Amino acid sequence: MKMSQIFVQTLREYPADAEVISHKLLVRAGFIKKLANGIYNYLPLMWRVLKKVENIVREEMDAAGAQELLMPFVQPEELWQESGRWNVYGKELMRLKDRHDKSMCLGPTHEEIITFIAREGIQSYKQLPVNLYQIQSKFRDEIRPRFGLLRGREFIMKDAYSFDVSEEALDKSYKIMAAAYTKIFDRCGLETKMVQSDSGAIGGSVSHEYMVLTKTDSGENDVFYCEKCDFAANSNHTTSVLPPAKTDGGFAKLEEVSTPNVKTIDEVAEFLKVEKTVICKSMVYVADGKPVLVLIRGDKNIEEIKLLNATGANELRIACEGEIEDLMRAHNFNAAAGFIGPVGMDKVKIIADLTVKELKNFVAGANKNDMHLVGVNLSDLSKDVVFADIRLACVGELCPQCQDELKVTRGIEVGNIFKLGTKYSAKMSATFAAEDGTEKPFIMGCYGIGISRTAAAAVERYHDENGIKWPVAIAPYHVIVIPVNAADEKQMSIAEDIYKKCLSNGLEAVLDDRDFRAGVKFKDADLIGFPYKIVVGKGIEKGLIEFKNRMTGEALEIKPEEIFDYIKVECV
RNA sequence: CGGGACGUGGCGCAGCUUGGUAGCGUACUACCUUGGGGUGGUAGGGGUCGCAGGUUCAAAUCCUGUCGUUCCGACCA
Repeated sequence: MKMSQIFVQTLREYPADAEVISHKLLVRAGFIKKLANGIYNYLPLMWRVLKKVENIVREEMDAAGAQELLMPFVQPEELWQESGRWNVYGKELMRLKDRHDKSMCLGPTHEEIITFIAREGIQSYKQLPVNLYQIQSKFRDEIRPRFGLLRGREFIMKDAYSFDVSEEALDKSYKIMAAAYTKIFDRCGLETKMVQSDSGAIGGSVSHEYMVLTKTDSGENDVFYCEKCDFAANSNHTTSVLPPAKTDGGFAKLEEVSTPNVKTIDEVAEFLKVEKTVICKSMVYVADGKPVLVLIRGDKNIEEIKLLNATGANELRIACEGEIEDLMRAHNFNAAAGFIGPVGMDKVKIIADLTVKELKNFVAGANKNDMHLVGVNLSDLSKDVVFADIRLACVGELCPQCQDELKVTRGIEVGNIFKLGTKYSAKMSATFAAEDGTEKPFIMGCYGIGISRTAAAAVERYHDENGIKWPVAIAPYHVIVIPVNAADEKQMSIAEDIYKKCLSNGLEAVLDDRDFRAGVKFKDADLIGFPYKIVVGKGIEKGLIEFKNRMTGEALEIKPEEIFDYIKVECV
């Protein structure tokens, strides 16, 4: 392809509305163009990248024995009623009506549809196992889309679904997918970590996420890992072991103390001269519309996903001021946030983190403004407390497997695998005849890869101040040939010659034939991120051209016929 | 959901306080110049100033509403 003919416009400046580097660079280098909030056009360069990621995914899925199909993007309400998710999925599910007023939705994921397909198409255990997948646009009406392709509303995803006769067979399918995923991201040139995770709205028992470790602070997830053993988990699923701490407040008896305008844990600890570890932090949440009092040791924080699971609710948020007032009024208390405590709260569900179990003679809000209680014990509460692990792990805590110190890093989730079990097959009556003649629901697994997010994660991971550094396997083109001086006939003709040789050697090459100064062409080449750059300049008088590797920075002067010794491209 | 900020050629912005011919940089077109990291110059084309009302002789500018974009937030960070 000639550079002058590629449909692309690079910008001199970053777009004003972009925050993360992958978003800024993809817009500035002319890969994407926003159409609406969280909805992007994939321009020709981007589409080439996405097709490469797709092809790697497709090849490895096929090699793992999965079969590709394509399901509809618009789905009928009925199936979602069957699975029970129509009323559970919330506003992220984009609902719409057709001309006959029939209720439909845009597919955010396809468990319902694939279960329908299996129900219709699989009658016998002899047809199992089977793994079906598709690569398609998904739509999730995110509360707050941002970060460009990293969290769009419309995005491209590969989703696969396995059907097995038993849990043991599912284990096998799951392991095959795990191995395929490792291979896929390897081939994309991305280092990933497989981590334990929460299974969220998709449901199921076991799940793992594949995280690209960005080596910077970008990425939406915190990943805790252990260098000594193989432990790694998303922060929303990390159970850590706490180092010893003082948990006895030492207050001899239960009494109220005046704490004027002392609200936060830090202020309380400072005012009463106690460790934060002997204060019980009390927060009011609203789970599916009902208030819940949540307790945790003062030096620790709530992990809301864990809390959500502990409540069994679908939706969880922290209470607003008015809701707190209502709750306090119901108990004939008058206290604002900062002075709330568990003593006397008998008309509300109380969920406490496991750290609270250890507390003795501790400090808590008195449910009166400007007052706290000291010397509180759990036996002073008038209502039973539900204990659960709802704590956000943090650095300094210990690995649950080997007690070594946990480390944390930021990661971008590019893939996940779930064991679904019979969650969908049971509800949707998707069964097969087992070997013993009985009807059994399918044992299912599901496996996703964010295609567009993977591409964005690659930019997030590999870039410098001049632009993108695409891994060769997913770069839009492999090599760009730049004649320094477009007016120099010798340079031009040799550049063209090299370009043609690249093409006939199976390389995806671009010739920068534009009548621009060298600097402009170099800047664009770096910005767009061609992995290999061949420069034909004055050196040609001595029979030499320049070769640069964008990823490694390697730069050499070589003879034109030597370039193929340096360009390593997989599956040419 | 709540709060703030911003909507002016493709992109980045000024102008608004104090109402009076719509500007700058970049990108684009043509010509000249230059030719190893976004050359320099001349001449052009492109915007009903998000939209709708209102005030006024006159509105990008003041007022009201609305839509969009964006950041932040929930006694934790």
